[in-house]
Amino acid sequence: MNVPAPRVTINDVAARAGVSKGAVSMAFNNRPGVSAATRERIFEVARQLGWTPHQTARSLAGRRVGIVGLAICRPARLLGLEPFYMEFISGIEDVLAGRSCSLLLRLVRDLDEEIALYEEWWRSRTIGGAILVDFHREDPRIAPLRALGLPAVAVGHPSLTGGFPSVWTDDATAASDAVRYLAALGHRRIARVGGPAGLGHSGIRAAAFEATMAELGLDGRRQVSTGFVGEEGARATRSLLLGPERPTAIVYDNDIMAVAGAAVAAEMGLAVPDDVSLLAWDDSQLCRITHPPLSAMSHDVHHFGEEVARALFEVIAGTHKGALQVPTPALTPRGSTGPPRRA
Amino acid sequence: MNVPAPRVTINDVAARAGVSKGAVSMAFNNRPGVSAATRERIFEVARQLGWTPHQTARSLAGRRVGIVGLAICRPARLLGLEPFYMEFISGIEDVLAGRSCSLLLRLVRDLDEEIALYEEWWRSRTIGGAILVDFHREDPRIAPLRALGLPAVAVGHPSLTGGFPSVWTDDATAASDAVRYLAALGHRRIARVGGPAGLGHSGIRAAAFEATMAELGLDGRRQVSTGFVGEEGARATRSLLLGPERPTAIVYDNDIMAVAGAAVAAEMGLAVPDDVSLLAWDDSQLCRITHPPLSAMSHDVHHFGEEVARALFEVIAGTHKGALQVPTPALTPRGSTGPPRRA
DNA sequence: AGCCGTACGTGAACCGGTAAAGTGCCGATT
DNA sequence: AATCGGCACTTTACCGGTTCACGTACGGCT
Repeated sequence: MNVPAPRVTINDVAARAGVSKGAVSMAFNNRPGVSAATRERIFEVARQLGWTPHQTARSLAGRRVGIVGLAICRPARLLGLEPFYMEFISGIEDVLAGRSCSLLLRLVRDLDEEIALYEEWWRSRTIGGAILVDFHREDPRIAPLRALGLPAVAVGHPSLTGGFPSVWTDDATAASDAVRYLAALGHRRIARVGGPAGLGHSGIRAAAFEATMAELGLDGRRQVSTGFVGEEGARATRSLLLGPERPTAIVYDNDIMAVAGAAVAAEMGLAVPDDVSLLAWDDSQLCRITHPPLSAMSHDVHHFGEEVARALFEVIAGTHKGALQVPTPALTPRGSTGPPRRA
Repeated sequence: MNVPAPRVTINDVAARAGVSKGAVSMAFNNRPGVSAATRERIFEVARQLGWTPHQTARSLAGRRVGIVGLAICRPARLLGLEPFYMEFISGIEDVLAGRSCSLLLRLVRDLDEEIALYEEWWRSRTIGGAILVDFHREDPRIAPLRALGLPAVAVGHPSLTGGFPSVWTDDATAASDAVRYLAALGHRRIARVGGPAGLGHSGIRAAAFEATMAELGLDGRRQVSTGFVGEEGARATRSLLLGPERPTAIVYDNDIMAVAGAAVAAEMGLAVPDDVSLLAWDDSQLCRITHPPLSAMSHDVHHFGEEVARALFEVIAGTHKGALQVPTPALTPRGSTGPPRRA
């Protein structure tokens, strides 16, 4: 990409302000070595000339990169992202913007591609750090990315993230809370529509679900794994509702599958929540636009993103403490959960 | 952000391959001046050393930037993006990745912030070009961004984009098609839930809607403007369905509002499509997971994104021809549209 | 007066590449 | 035999900042 315009550089500013470019640099990085008066004059000249430090040159000289990489792995080409990610990204952005950094986003098709991308980004010094999401059990990214020495923050339970500094939310407790809530309403046949079996947080929720069900003396085997896509949520719901001993409540692993589940219930002529209660995860606007609105295990995803970004800066600065927990998703009851019809 | 690892540079590769760094540079930019044998040796050494050209240095020296900026303007903090954008972005990414370029994404709160961001990005040479979306009538971004000289591609009808090279889809024809389709089914009271009044493509659709309705001898004044958010789509639908002379069909400006509209119909006990037909715009997985599934004016948003990215490269190369039209959204009938109950 | 410490700046050496001009060699042309 | 063009590199000058060793002037202390 060619740059057409005549550039104004630090030299122009320095010349016009009657100082050396070193002085301009110091002024713009607010560090000692220039008097307040000179500093002010430099700023004034820069403003007049419309000069902003050249990010690229700055990165090169300062060996720092103001760009953070985020690769999201989506299997299919046309898939689109869950609302979760958009809020998550907007949280990250908020923090990055405050430090004049930017987010480099890429959708990849599989983990190998993701690994290759991070290697490329890091080796070519395109990014200064990365945010790793969607950890799997025995995640194949861990070894190669650690070897790379890429500063990164992992989103996920420390048990999954293979030593990467992590930010996580207590999915086990939340899943348990969800089950207890439904049980307290009188439900005994509770099902769960989860994400892919290998995916870490889905696994954690699945285990917690089963454990809590057992603890309550209930059968915790009504669990289905899906690919997080709406259609699969619909299919899973359909098979659960058509199966023997129909569940009276279903917990979903995200909101889009819950919406799809609500549609399936409607299609089957089942009333929500009388015939079946539905509980979503990752509360987004989707949950509020269905009828009835979906109860959800909601957490502040925006804030989650902010914390992740902050953690990454700490990692880069070498001051991160290991793992950071953000608040556990809390139940937000809306119209889609209630006591079963004849409890 | 500090770089911890000891870096391997072009000099190391050059030394180890027994050539000058100029030769390495030529080899890696595949240009003439090095023999096939030497070239091969250089590649081999680079591979052994795990060297990739330093993007930052390359940008600085070559005065080219491999990063494309995209700012999306969302009013509220927690809003999240429509599915449209995610597909659009994935289309852009596909093309960028093929040229080792990346997308810099930022969510901004208003157009002034967007203008400031682009100025900052361009002046600091963070980006080599930009993609401009969501044009308004008399868009305030046009003048300042043109003055900047920032290479950019606008997404929107040429009448809106103020001379920026643009990629657009024929919303007027599509809106007209939608009306004709519903009218052919027997609908006479057709309403439309559009985006913000000032937004260019909403305006175009609104005008085409009204014109086509008039042409068919129908009343085209049942139009509501919203902010594209689900809740607002729900509110608009409610007011339409509760108003006098209830419409028998509603066209929405995106899919999330249509989903919300479907929920409102359910909430009011209206059957879809018997009591009211619903037609979405921007077909995403959301349209397939409701019950009944939503008919939509669908276009290949992924492909749209690809074309936009390609156009941007042409603009940067100085070879763009002005405006590029991508296929008109086509009606995809599903379960949410049908003849009115007693036509 | 002589010495020192400090605040303010300067100048040059990088950072890791690219690009354009320069060099040496070789076969072909005149 | 002298000239020339072209290839295959090498050399050198940047790109636009940051960093740091090194002046310089000034005030305070003895």
